[in-house]
Amino acid sequence: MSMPDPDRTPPRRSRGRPRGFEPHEALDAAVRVFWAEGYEGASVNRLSRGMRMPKASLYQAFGDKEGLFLAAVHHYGDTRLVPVAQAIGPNGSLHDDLCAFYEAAVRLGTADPATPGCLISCVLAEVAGTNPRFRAELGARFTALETRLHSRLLAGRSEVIGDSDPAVLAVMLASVARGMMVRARAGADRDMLQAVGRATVDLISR
Amino acid sequence: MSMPDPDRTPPRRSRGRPRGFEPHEALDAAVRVFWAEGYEGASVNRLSRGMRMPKASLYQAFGDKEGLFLAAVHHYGDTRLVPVAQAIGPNGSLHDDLCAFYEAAVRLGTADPATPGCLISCVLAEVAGTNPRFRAELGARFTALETRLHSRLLAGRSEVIGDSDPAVLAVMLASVARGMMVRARAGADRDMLQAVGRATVDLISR
DNA sequence: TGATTTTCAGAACCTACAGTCTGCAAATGG
DNA sequence: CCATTTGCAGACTGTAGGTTCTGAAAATCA
Repeated sequence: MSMPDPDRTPPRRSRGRPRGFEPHEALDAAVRVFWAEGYEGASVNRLSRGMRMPKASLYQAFGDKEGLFLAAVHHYGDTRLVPVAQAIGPNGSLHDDLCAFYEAAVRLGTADPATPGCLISCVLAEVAGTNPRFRAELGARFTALETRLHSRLLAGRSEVIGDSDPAVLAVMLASVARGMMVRARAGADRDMLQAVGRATVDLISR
Repeated sequence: MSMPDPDRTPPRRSRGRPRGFEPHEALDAAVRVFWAEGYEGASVNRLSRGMRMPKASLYQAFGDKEGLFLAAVHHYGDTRLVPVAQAIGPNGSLHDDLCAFYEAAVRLGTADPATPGCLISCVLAEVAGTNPRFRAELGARFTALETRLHSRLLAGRSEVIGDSDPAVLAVMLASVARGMMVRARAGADRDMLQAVGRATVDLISR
């Protein structure tokens, strides 16, 4: 919980023995381990090793495994998802922005064969089945993307083909993205997924 | 592995003590437990209790937990997915068939709050991250749905709006379905998801 | 230097897990 | 009625899980 902000280095070294791990890289490693192996599949020992962070420090920083996972999800959002969401814009035309969005999403889901798909749609979604905290987190993240897409559609409503409800269209566009992420988990051809993204955009704009 | 066929009752009771569980219901219970709690989240003791099947019989029938999970996935496919796939038809117009497909999918993913989403897209997808057997199973199931949708699009190609590649369109339609299932895992409004299905169909046909 | 603070390494703890074994129960066949 | 077959309940096993603890290590401060 009290993981020091990796961006703001303290002006003067604090007292006590200095830590031997990099907070930012540690969280990033946790993201990769959870992403590849799932929540239950990733043991704390495995995480501790991957993060190069002693178990004692890990528990002091995050409380428990659940806290670590939630922190990893946030880090994943900040480092992986924010760029994808930013592609939505508005940056250029609606068509171009949505293409950029899908392109970024597909790249994310197929970048590393060790971490296929999306941490949110594939891993968080599974454990959301019974854990209410995880389910709330999942719902919030899903709603946030849909809201963002909805705003973008409203901003470019003149470029939308047809007369579908923009709110429904937003959920549909988000569903395509998530479906592609899940598809990538089984090892899908990246070019095929990119084509799916373009085809989707072509259906609703231009 | 040697689970007796629940459909073909043996003509004469075999020797030995008769089993005290219903094979069909046992597998169905396993489906629900895995569906709700995930693969790692469902312990064998929990499964044994839910299935009303002694652990010894369970191991004799399925070998190990992995075998039980795969059997549950197959049972889920036979009992839950086959009807959804059959809705694709061809039964009526392309538009109506696809609407029926999404309607059945959404009903499946939102029928029971204890088992939100889809066993394949939410649970099998997670464990497919590291387990090659599970990943192969996931890939096969995904490809099967896409192939079926592709065939349906080819059969009704005159009803398709636009000039998208039917193969790409098929993957896109499947992605929407999977994305909606994952969305349902966070507890989505059923009517909203139904609207998403209709909107998707309206984009490509009519 | 010594007191203090923080981190670290790894042992220790208890629980829960997947999987096995043993002995009894309940049926059939002769 | 006894042998045989099959299934069952639950104890058992060994391992791995998450979490805590202890004492040493490494830094600062006075």
